[in-house]
Amino acid sequence: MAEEKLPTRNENYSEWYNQLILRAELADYAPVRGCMVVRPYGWSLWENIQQTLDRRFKETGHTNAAFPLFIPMSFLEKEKEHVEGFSPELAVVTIGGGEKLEEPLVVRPTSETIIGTMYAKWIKSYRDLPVLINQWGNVVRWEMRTRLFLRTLEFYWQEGHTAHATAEEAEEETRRMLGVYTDFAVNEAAVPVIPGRKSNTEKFAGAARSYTIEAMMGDTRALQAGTSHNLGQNFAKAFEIRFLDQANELQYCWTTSWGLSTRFIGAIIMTHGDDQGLLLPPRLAPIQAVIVPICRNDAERALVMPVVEKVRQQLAAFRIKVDDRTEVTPGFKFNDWELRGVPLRIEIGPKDVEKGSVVLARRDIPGKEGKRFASQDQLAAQVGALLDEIQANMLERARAFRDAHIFEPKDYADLKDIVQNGWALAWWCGSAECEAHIKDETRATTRCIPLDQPGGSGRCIYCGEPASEKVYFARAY
RNA sequence: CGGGGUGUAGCGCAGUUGGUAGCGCACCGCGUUUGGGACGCGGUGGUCGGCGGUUCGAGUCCGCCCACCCCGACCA
Repeated sequence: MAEEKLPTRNENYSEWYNQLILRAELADYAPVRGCMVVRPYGWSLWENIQQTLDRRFKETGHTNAAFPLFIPMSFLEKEKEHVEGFSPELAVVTIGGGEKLEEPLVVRPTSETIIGTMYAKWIKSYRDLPVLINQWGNVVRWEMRTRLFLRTLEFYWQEGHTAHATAEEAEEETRRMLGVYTDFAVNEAAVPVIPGRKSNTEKFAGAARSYTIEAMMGDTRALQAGTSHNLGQNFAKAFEIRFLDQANELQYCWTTSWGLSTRFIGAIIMTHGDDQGLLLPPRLAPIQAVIVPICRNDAERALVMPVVEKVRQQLAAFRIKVDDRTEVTPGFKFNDWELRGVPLRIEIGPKDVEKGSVVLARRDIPGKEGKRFASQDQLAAQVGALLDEIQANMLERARAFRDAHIFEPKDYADLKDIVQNGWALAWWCGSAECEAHIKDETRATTRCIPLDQPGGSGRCIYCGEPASEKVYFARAY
């Protein structure tokens, strides 16, 4: 294959990230600037993310639907903050079928406006509420600087859009979905995110309140990994989403929207990857275990392959790949599958055939340490237990890394220092001025006001005024 | 949008004062190999990013354009 070694994370973190994606065949650069091709291995990972999220959406009462890719320009202009937030990054279609269009069409950057328009049409009565719809799709935002998965012109995501009769219900929904994202991140992806509220400057354009799950990457930078917005009545008023309540009075709805994108794949890569390559959480990995047969010649092959097949059948409940390539050596395959992040490797050679064993090699523990013999009997149970253990270990390790890089600054000088290589959890007065100063001086932004607050009060880390909440400051992607 | 860089085989690159387009990897064939990134031999593969100019002759010199990557400001 190409160059053998990946750059290490210490040498060049972003180069490590890019090359890892290309070499593991998660994605490739498309012929269009800023766009990516999600390759089958990467898409398969996304499908697993979709499945597990979609199940959670259904369990919380949502259904899927599909809205158009094109949105009339005038729709976006109806909500002031929204259009201000998004207009710099819109792709606009002005010609269709060779004719100049009467009204330009925006390629959706997000679908609040078109979905809001439809909700206005559909919702008449309190009996129609709540409306709980999710959409899986792609959106386009014309970003200046792009990076595979983290920020591409086109990306894939889901966007949930709901409408409610009361402010309380909308807030409850917003928080519920934040909880769904948190649960997904922690329990499926082993990414120990911190759920919290966005500051006013960081919130979604047009939202009353935005919530986020923030993840710490391997270089300690923060990544917004999913968001849930309480839109208040902003969009309902802009799009006339109204209903008659039980007292026969016309009321505006309270709406929410929430989304999680292919960016999350970037979060997985940068949370778990090491200098050997990718490490995928067993619950999401397209391949949970790879079987590598080891045989020197045809005679050994004839001996080993039937056992490989038998083992494969025993493990039918798992996502298994048999690497039966003959043109590369086992050593090559070991490195190859480690690069691709397969959590468990099963080696089967002549010695194993003789002893009725296999070798189980954990991806999360490199080298001999992670290797051990296992009996071919009860292999499914052993593999299941081991995958669970790997999943748990990955979460624990990521959490330990995160916690080791979170500090509570004593003063502003301390904060400046901390955000060079970690997150600072500090009292903040809530003013945009302090936030802006800190950003200018340190490049760190407020990531979130964690739901989990220490209580009490303190003094703003910047201005010293009274503060009632703590916030995370960090440099972010 | 500002700064930097690069365009030559699928990928990474070399190509001297202008003179028949080259190397490594990958790929194909044969043979030996195979429990931590094998090796030998033989092959396939090119509008040198584009357009124009100078010249007997341009990958190389000149001009214009395009694309992509990296670093900043902005963003999921």
